[in-house]
Amino acid sequence: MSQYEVSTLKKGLQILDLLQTKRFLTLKEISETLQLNKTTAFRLLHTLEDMEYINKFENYFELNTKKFHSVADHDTSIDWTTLRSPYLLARNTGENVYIGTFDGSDLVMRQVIKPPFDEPFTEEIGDRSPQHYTAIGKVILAFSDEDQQKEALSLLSSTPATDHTFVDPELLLYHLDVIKKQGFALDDEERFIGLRCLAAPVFMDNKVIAAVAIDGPVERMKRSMLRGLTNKVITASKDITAEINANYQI
Amino acid sequence: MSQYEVSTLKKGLQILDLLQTKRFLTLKEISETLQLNKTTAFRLLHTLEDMEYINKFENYFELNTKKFHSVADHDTSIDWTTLRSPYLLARNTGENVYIGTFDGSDLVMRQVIKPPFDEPFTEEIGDRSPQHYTAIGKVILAFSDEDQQKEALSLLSSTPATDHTFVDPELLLYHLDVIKKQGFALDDEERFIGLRCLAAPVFMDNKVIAAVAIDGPVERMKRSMLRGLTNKVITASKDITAEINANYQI
DNA sequence: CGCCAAGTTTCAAATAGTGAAACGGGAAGG
DNA sequence: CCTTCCCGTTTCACTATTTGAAACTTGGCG
Repeated sequence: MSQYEVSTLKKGLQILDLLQTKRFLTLKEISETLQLNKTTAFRLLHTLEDMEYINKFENYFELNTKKFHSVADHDTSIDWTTLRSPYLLARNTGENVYIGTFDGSDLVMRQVIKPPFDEPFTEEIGDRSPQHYTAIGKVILAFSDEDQQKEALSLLSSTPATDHTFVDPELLLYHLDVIKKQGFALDDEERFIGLRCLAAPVFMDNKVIAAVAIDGPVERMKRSMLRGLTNKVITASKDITAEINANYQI
Repeated sequence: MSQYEVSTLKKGLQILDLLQTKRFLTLKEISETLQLNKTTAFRLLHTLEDMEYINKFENYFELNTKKFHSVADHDTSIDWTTLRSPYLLARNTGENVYIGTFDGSDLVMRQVIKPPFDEPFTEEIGDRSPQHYTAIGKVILAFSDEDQQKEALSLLSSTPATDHTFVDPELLLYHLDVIKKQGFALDDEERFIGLRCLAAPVFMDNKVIAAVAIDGPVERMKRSMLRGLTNKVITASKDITAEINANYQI
């Protein structure tokens, strides 16, 4: 401990440091991580909020990005790892969350969230797979324009067939039509036995640009739970769309 | 005063707030501005520095931009208003400081610093004038390649002559040659009667991209002081070049 | 409906923060 | 070159703030 150290200020700054690595945390999580009394943590958070260094929403605390980044720093390249809504989806469902976008003929993971759902799971961000391979890819295709769908079909014949993969273009188009009508895609053990995946589209300027998905083992994602989980994924896809359109206007 | 407020943390955050508007300040300036005891300010600054929210250099304190901006946030568009060296030049000389760059046929002010030399003087940033009109423009031209010099000369005949302005292309070229040899440009009451201006070039990748200048009334910038001031401007131009090349690598 | 956990409020005790005074160093002026 | 002044740093004693336990409130889950 330095001779001139002000330990109260140091504790406050330690909270700021922590929130620079975790997207948002509860009072309890912060007090436990930093080994602070919960009343102490409560007061420090209250002061950080008053001074606009952090925001409180629901019972979570997050950094105030306006304080930490210039207002003029508007960047149209979306930072998928800092969006709040996917982390909320992960905490609300207890399942892994993914966001993918197309890049050429590939589907690219832009965000992956796994327990404890407070920071990006960077090991899988950037991973690539064929577009039509997963629920994420299919939901983006379902909401894409016809040209993009045709292009995807033309790629189909050149991609090796694998287990549980659509290879019939007519069947794929039919499936995409169903996905578009119902507003989401469900992989019911199609990619991996024992694993379910639910995906919904994310829009910008009325164009689909990404999809958000959760996955989990069939033991947790029982058929009886699918309706509730589907609603949560669709709500999250709308929240993400709103968050992007609020923060990334051109 | 809020019921749960932690006043010690608040004071520390007020220092951070202040340093978000002033490029750097002394202990005395901070304690006076925030009406803190200098010993209190001393301890708070010490803790902010230990926690890497601020840096201390010479007897100044500045925000640690690494803490406040993502490391990945590398932007090749130079933010002239946040460079440290021009503010140091202003404080060391007590004179106004300017940085200008060319934009087409114009000279544009990218940074202007006036008393109390702690934040940009935004009223004049963005101002435009013909390239060859000032010491800044001339020093950039002097270090530019021949194509750019020829283009400037071709513009000369289309610009109305004004007081104290070179209009003879041969004379201008001769003058540019002198500037290049001595490494700086001096306006000795050429733009305005009673005002002197010293400018030196700023480089990136061995190309001149800007010039830094000071100006002041002849009462303060006496002939006998010009050598010392010239050295300070040249040193600053090198410091700015180094700062840019350190922070804005492509 | 009851229980549990997290967040919030209150109060008393303890500790850290505070500020004055003194010291040291550097710069400026005579 | 010496003296003075100012800013930053160090020290010490006092005070005000911080702290944490206990109690209360609220919401969610079984």
